[in-house]
Amino acid sequence: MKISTKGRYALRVMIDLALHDTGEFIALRDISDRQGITVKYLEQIVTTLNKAGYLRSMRGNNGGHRLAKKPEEYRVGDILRIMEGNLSPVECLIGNEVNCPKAEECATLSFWKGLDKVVNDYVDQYTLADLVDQTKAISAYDYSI
Amino acid sequence: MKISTKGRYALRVMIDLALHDTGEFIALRDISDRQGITVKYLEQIVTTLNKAGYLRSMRGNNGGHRLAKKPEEYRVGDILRIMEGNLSPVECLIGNEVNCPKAEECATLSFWKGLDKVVNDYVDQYTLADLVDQTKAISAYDYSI
DNA sequence: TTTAATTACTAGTAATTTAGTATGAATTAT
DNA sequence: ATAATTCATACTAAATTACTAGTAATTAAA
Repeated sequence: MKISTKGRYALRVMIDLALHDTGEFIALRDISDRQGITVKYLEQIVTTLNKAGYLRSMRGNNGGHRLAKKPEEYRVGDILRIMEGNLSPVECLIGNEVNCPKAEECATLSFWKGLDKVVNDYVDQYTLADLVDQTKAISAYDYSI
Repeated sequence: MKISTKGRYALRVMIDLALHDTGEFIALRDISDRQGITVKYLEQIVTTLNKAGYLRSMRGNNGGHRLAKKPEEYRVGDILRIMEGNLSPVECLIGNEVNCPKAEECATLSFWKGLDKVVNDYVDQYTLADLVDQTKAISAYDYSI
């Protein structure tokens, strides 16, 4: 019942980009220094975020990444679902799809559906802006964390 | 973000034992036939349930297992937590323990705490009796599933 | 036009976890 | 005694996770 490092790190990357947003592109090297995640691993994470349209990226010297939208326009749930594939607690239930031949007879399915719903509803309550505000409140002037 | 087969199967075993409760011990062979889970794998599952005090077990000929309590006395969350270890979405947060040196500075921790809470609150809303009733409602007279 | 810095892409790998299987001992009713 | 069962321990194969490696493409600046 765990969120993987990809999902957790992706949130930290997005928060980092929001906190250090100057309109310029931010290199993975900078994020790596602040977050303690290797550039190589960050590449994988931002590639996924980029393909989802969540980032603007630029190659070459002075290249890097920046948010494609304002922090309040990202739902935390969307970021997590992109990174994790889905947040479903059971394989037989992905999104609103039910993938099980015995679904009609399955007594626990509705229980799992309910769990799936509370999880997704929770993560969709929050936007990136909420996490950014929380970071500012906690760390005051040190946005490295 | 998945519940493992141990957790899922344990619920099915408990439901099965509840549905077929006659006061007698029920052999794993019977549960295996009905649920399509090998006796050997069931052994692992019931051992955990037994050690948690959720089952009464008896060795030897005519031996087997039965529920230690009434179905309404088992919280589904307790069964899942016993089988999964915990239901926490992140390693740094197990139960009410926070295991991270940066916890004080961590902006996402309260977000994960909230997720942990909605998950545990949900699974603790239900008892085994709820799942049993659901099974009866769906399958009418065929309790094999 | 070269150079340095960066992302983009594809593949590989080591560690961990999951989902079982295997073997044999202990126990119990018949 | 025998057959049926749980109990205990160890083993294993497959999948997943969490990275690492190498190289190509792109861009700004010297």
